[in-house]
Amino acid sequence: MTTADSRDGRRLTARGAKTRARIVAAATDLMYVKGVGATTLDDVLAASGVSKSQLYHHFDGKDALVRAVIDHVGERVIEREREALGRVSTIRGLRRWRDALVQNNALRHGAYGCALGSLASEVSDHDALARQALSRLFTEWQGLLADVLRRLQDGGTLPPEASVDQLATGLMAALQGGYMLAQTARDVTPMATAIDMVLAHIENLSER
Amino acid sequence: MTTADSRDGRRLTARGAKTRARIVAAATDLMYVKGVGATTLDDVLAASGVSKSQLYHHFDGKDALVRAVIDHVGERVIEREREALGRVSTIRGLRRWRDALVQNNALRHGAYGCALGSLASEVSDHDALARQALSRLFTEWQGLLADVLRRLQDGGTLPPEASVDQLATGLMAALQGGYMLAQTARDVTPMATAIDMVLAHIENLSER
DNA sequence: GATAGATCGGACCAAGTAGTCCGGAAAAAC
DNA sequence: GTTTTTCCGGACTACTTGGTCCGATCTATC
Repeated sequence: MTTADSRDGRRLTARGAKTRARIVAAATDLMYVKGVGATTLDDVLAASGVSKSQLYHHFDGKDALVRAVIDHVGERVIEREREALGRVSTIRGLRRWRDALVQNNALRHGAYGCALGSLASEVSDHDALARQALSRLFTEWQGLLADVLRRLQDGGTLPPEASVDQLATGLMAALQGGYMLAQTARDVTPMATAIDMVLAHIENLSER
Repeated sequence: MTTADSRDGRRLTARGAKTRARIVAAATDLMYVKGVGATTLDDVLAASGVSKSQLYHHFDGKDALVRAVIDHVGERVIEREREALGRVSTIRGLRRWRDALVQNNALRHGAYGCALGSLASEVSDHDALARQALSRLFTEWQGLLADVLRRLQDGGTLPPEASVDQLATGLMAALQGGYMLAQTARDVTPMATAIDMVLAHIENLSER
């Protein structure tokens, strides 16, 4: 899966690549705090200090820009989670992962939710390509969680008959749902509670 | 908490009430399938067969209409859930509740998600009043779930030390997150899996 | 350094959108 | 039955927004 860094067969100079990156960065920030629909192209131009011709030089239109944003935040999130989860193999490690997410979200009183989740709910009934890209990203993220659970299983903490993939799905759902409830209530507590419950469930399975 | 059925001190004839209801009904449907941002006032007018002056006669503007839609779907959802959960006092009953939600969502391949959840993620960073209304609705819904768990507790199924409110929060988060994952993947499975996991957790707590 | 292609700023356009206004019909109030 | 208020259709406006276009400038390559 390669992101369309350069359109068609056109070459891309260092200067052009830099401009393109600035556009995506500005769009990412704006769409995160204002939402995709409320972010206009003029907003993006003003924030990135780039002219309109450049935006259309690098992207086919707003939909294409949104897809580039999805690729960009997807990459960042997966990178961050790979960093955070890559070596976790204990329930304590999962708890620390939880703490980091909760604290990070608490800084903004949960106001903006999960970067991927917000995009997903806003884009999925408008652009099929974007939806599929987000679906793949969720699957990848969930895979990282499943890997952790598998390591727990290999270490004997989690019994072999536990269905790791289903647990990962449940954890992911609780995380995303928690993000959303926190965003609506402007209070991270529900997010923390939801994750804690899944971790408690995993711990229960381990003690049996 | 009373919904603003009539603006200010103006009277509302039966005819006027009917027109108002038609507007809200059309807006509710459109915003559910197209999203709030993508639904224009002209869309609502065309779908309801009402003139623009009437829309502005009954509502201050789009934001006010959105709030009326939130009240409307909130009422419907709470009504439906009160119906579905009001007399549930066993885990089997909870399973049947789960089945109904999953089957209902499967009809549309999960394409539109939860009526309340979709509104929440689209509106919460734009209109504070709407966000608070949604927050209250989620709390009310969660209260219905907590009531069920309390009945489980009273019946001796769930131990007294189980924290019913936190379990209800976790269940709600899993439900909402499941809806979102299902919507993104166009597949209800993750929603079903997520709820099943919470129910399994509740069952585990009961067996200890 | 000449040439071709990439990059650039910004004016411009067409369509869509929220919101306003007014003359008249229906219905309630008395 | 008259008067007051609500209800109604739809034209109209002001503005935003996505998208186009063109002339000029930079940059890689030969």
